[in-house]
Amino acid sequence: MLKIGDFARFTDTTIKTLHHYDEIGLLKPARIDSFTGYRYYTVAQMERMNRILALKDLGFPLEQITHLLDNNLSVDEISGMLKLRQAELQSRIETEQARLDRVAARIKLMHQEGQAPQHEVIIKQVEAIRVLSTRKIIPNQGHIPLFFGEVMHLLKQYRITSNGPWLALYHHGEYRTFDLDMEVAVPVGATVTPPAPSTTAPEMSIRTLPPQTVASTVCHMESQVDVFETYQRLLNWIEFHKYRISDDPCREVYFESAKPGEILVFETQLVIDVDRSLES
Amino acid sequence: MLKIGDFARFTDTTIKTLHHYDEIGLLKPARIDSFTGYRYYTVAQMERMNRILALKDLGFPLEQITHLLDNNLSVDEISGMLKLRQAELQSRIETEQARLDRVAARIKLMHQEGQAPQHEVIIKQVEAIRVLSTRKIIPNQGHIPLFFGEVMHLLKQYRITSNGPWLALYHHGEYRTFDLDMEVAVPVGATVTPPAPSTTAPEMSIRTLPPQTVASTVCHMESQVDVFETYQRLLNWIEFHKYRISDDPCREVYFESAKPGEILVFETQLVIDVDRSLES
DNA sequence: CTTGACTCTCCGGTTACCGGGGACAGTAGA
DNA sequence: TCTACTGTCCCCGGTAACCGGAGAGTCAAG
Repeated sequence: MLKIGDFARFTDTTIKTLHHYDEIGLLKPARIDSFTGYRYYTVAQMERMNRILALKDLGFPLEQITHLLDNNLSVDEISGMLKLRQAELQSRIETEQARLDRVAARIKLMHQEGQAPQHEVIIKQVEAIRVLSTRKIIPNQGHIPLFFGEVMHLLKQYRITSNGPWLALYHHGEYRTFDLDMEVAVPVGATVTPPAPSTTAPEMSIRTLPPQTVASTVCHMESQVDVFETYQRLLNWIEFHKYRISDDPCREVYFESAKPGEILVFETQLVIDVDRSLES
Repeated sequence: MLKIGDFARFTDTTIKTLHHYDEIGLLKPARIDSFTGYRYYTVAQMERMNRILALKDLGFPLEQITHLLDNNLSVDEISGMLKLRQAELQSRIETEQARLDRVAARIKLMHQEGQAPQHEVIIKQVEAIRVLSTRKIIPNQGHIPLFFGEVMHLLKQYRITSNGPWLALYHHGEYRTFDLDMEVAVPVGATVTPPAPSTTAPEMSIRTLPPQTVASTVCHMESQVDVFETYQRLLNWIEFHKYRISDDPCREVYFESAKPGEILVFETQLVIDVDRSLES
């Protein structure tokens, strides 16, 4: 009979660990003195302990180890668990490697720009949004506010209230300053129906923007120049991180759109091609 | 002003997360209604949130993110933290990769043996031990009990009590059954001194066994054959796992040595060369 | 008998949140 | 205006595998 301290020394663990294993029923002492509560282990228990340590070393959670040891499993079952573990470890390594790559990319990018990025780019999922939208080609950027104004006027007329920040989608492939193929989209509730077509107002229809994975960055609108720069940096970032841009239109989300003329912050979203797994 | 739910939606997180960040002071709402307790955020806070998400994505703990964002650091400091993060990730990947290799080795080994290993091999550290020891060459394995008997007798004579399980160290390089260069070592307390040399008893001296890294396995002594097999499996395991055996003598630890003639369980330890880093 | 070393239980903490309960708050339709 | 329904609040407990410490009781040696 070994006292807990000796048992811990011989198996190269700690008393705390043995307490813990006792508590969760993974390794109960051979005998517990009912008066003093002292735990006593036999040398034979070292075998079980070693098994526990070996499995723990492979990264199995204690609960699974308990299961593994207590119901003596067939070779196939054990083999299956090991292969599962293998796959899990593999995927963990991959995500960590990807993380490491991102860190490296950031270091390089910071080195190149000579400063910390002031506008973070983040990858995120955007949900599907039911919108009332209209699309047309406008000659240049100066017409953007006018386009918004038209839509706003129309909505006011029909007493339609938006459900969230307005969006703009640009259907032309790359950044340009003229002949913009622009869609203005206003999030609305499920009950809203499109206004009747008229000759004086743009024709609007209901559609649901698909959920997507985007690389996004948010910036304050201070000058028009910023917009171009924002796109530049966003594209640069995407290239650095080896993402691929999809064909879907890029999106701009205007926060505080409720107060017209007072757009302060907007978010630029480039849709990311997420199906790289298919061709790698 | 955004309600917490909207802010969460826009930044692709959850209300719980925002609660948490508020609590730890990482991102406090711009305003909290003092009557209702409702949290209100500004769109401008999305920038900070994005920064948080970006750093989190690199694996920084929230505490460090708080530090990073609140004390605006120099480029060098940030660069330093990133490189540290890089190193940390690198080492984590390496340990996980090693773990993966161990899992793979175990799968292969199990496949080869056609069954789960019944005696686990584990790598562990053994501490330094102060022992009273004597060493001699004995003709064959049959003399092992006699050797032990001599030592036991001597200790009884001098009323020396051991401090832990007895050890045997085999100084010849590989497993053999004759001309064993054997050292019997008895752990003793710091106050014990060696008995005076005599012609009838082996000469014993105090020394301290060095702390070491060993591959060990424990088994029940049932037949002599087991011992050889144990060594075989141990060596096989070590080869499979690509460890290297050092020149130090291999060790056997005898548990329950207090009751002579009743050795039930012993542990075989092969010292592992841990300085692979020097030559890799 | 007295040290000093060991061991016990219980409690709290680690990380980054999640889930749920019970109680209000705000909003939209009837 | 009443009534659903949804949104939000706080608090408590849980996650995994323990560690650290407090305060009390035990054991072995001198």
